[in-house]
Amino acid sequence: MTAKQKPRYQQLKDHIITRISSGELRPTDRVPSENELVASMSVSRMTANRALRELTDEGYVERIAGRGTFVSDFRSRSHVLEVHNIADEIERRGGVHSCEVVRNSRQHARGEIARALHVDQGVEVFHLLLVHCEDGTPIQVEDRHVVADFAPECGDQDFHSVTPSAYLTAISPLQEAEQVVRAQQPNAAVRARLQMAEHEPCLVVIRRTWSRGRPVTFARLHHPGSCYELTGHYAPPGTPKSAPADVVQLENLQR
Amino acid sequence: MTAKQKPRYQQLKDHIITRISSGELRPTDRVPSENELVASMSVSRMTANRALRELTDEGYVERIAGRGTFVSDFRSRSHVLEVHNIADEIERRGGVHSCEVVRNSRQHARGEIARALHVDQGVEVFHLLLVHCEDGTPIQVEDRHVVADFAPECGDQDFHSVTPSAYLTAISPLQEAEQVVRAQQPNAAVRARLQMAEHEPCLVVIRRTWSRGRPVTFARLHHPGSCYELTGHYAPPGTPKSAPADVVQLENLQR
DNA sequence: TGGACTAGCCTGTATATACAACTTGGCAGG
DNA sequence: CCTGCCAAGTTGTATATACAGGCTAGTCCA
Repeated sequence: MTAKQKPRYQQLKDHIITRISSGELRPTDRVPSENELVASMSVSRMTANRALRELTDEGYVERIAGRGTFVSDFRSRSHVLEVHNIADEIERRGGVHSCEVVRNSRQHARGEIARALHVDQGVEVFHLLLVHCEDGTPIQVEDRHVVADFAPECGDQDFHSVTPSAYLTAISPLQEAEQVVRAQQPNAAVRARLQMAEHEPCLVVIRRTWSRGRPVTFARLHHPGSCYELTGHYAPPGTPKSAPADVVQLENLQR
Repeated sequence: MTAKQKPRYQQLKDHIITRISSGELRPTDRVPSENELVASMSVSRMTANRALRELTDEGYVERIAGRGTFVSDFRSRSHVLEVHNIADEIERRGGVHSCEVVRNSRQHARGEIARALHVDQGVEVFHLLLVHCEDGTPIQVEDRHVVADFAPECGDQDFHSVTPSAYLTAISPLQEAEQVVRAQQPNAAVRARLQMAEHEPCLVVIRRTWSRGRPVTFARLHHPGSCYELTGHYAPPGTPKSAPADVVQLENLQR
């Protein structure tokens, strides 16, 4: 059965997405203008306009009247993906971020790590272990594995100034993320690093992200339950926010 | 300063959204066709098409070639909003959902509840307290307040078969949601209801939802950390999922 | 030298028109 | 009465055209 021909605006979108995903077009690069697409792809300007407009809505590109169309800096999409950078988060709250690098080593993926990253046993990965602090108080233990192929310079990075999350989104477009959130008792090592009281629970975020169709990194983030929470605000696009940043603060109830 | 005239497709969208939000157009109702909008609103068909197409992308309406355009059943949007119904969730896993209704009473909003729901002290609300079970094991304590105005029949509902979440999305379009996730030690009452071991943490979800621009309900959901987790998969629209439902299962590491 | 202006490109919007594909209901013929 | 077909209405797509408004670079003039 011959697949029905896709509409032309969709072909155009696919074509541009491919060029972005392959790395041929990188963030801030200029995308062909509507008129250039009219000439090179033999479509009408309205069709080119629709393709570029939808790519804008989907976050792939940004358009500036009078200047042109440019590949999005994927870092700015992190909000949509609800994937936050701990350093930005702290800064937004007005705190000071600091960070201790406990480990930054190259090793061979085994077991769970290999499965999570969809690589064979023994493939090289970087293993990072960082403790992030807000105003000197430890707030996150970041235990992260990165496929070495994707970030060969990882071992030379100074993660005190640029977090691994920021580094990774800078060198490769973040396309997909998967996240699991749990409440868990920390083990002794994590509890010590976070200076947590006995029996205080951890909020654990386990996150994998993909770039160019392959898993790039697998991170486990432990936070002290007493001073960290995840927030989210969901609204259909185009809706003016009813209550921006109006997060509920609560007493203990249900006694 | 006179606000710049909005583009006509946006005026059209606003007009239709208003009719939906006000309740004049209800889910499954037919929205005027493109040609009807051409006649009644004095726009070209392409402009009407753009307005309806964008409303489709934003989830307000659904379109069927040959039949027409219809107001979305907002229940189908709950996935996008990442707001899950515990009963559906359990059923999807193949489990059996049951539920004990501990309380369903009408009372006056005070303090935290009044603030969260943006109503004055003393305004009437329903207070629900339910324990949800999967295969007989308690998995969620739902402590929910609902503005009585919005759901006057709330007191008569039998929440054994239809969860409050399902009931509320059925009677009013869910437009906006805010969510906070925490890891917390449960108090004695919650721990008893969830049959949790001592020192086992809770995954707590605090959620407010809006309908027609006003807060409708405020819920605190406690789950045993040992048997409940939140998952999410984020991808830009139009991306084929690299690894659908490929959630990482993990051993304990970091010893 | 420096400032104002303009030509040329870009996006954003709006319209008129056209054809394809789908759905429904009614009608004609068996 | 039933079946098959067609007409009308609907969405989906594509094109050509037009004008408004933003941005930039280069030119011209004082």
